[in-house]
Amino acid sequence: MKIETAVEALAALAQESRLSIFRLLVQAGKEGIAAGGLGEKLGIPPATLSFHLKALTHARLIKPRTEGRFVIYSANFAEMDRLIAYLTEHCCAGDATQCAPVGKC
Amino acid sequence: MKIETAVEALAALAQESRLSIFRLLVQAGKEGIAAGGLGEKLGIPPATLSFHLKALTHARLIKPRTEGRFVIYSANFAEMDRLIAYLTEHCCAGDATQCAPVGKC
DNA sequence: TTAACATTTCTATAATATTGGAAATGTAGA
DNA sequence: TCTACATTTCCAATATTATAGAAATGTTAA
Repeated sequence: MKIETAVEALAALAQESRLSIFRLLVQAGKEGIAAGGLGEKLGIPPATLSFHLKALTHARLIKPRTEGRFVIYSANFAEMDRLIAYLTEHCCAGDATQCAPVGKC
Repeated sequence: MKIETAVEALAALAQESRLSIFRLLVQAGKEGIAAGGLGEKLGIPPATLSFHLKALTHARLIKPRTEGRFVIYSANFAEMDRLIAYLTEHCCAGDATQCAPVGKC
């Protein structure tokens, strides 16, 4: 993963509404949650929600699929894996033992 | 770790200069690097560097110590550990097997 | 004490992000 | 087709963040 990619993913998660969205989607698993469901759970108005979903989608941390007139979002676990791998590799290296979880996990 | 803390740490790392600073400090280990050394390596002017160091320090990801007229910064591995633990716990849960490194690592 | 140096604070400016109402777009069912 | 509904786009207002020169602060060594 390039540093630019890592920065974008970190920025996507570095906002409370978006981190909450992502956490809900992680809990929901691959079935995901429709945009409206997220908005209702979190009390975020449609336009604002759409703005945040766009940021997370652009960072590849979530992915949308269309089902009828619903847009259902789900977490992209693979990309989150890559981010965590980047952090453990580049931000715990040198004296890796100090920073767990670490290693080949 | 509270979500606010996680957001602050993520925000601190979600900027290329700051992520680069942090990576250098991780490489440097506990000896750390003086502010001036970081500025020189990264080509960041003093005032800008100080601004970023402040953000990282406030997020507890780095810590300064004074040595003569130098301020030497080093990575706070324990806090980075906590952040990674938060991410693996809250952002890989539910279907944990999809997101490695995961589990008790 | 004075000069040199490291770093931070002050300050202003520019750039980017966040918010949400209103309108537009697209889909489903009557 | 018409209406209802889900979501996104458009837009403007507001807030936050990033940048860096210049001045201030603090430290060392002569």
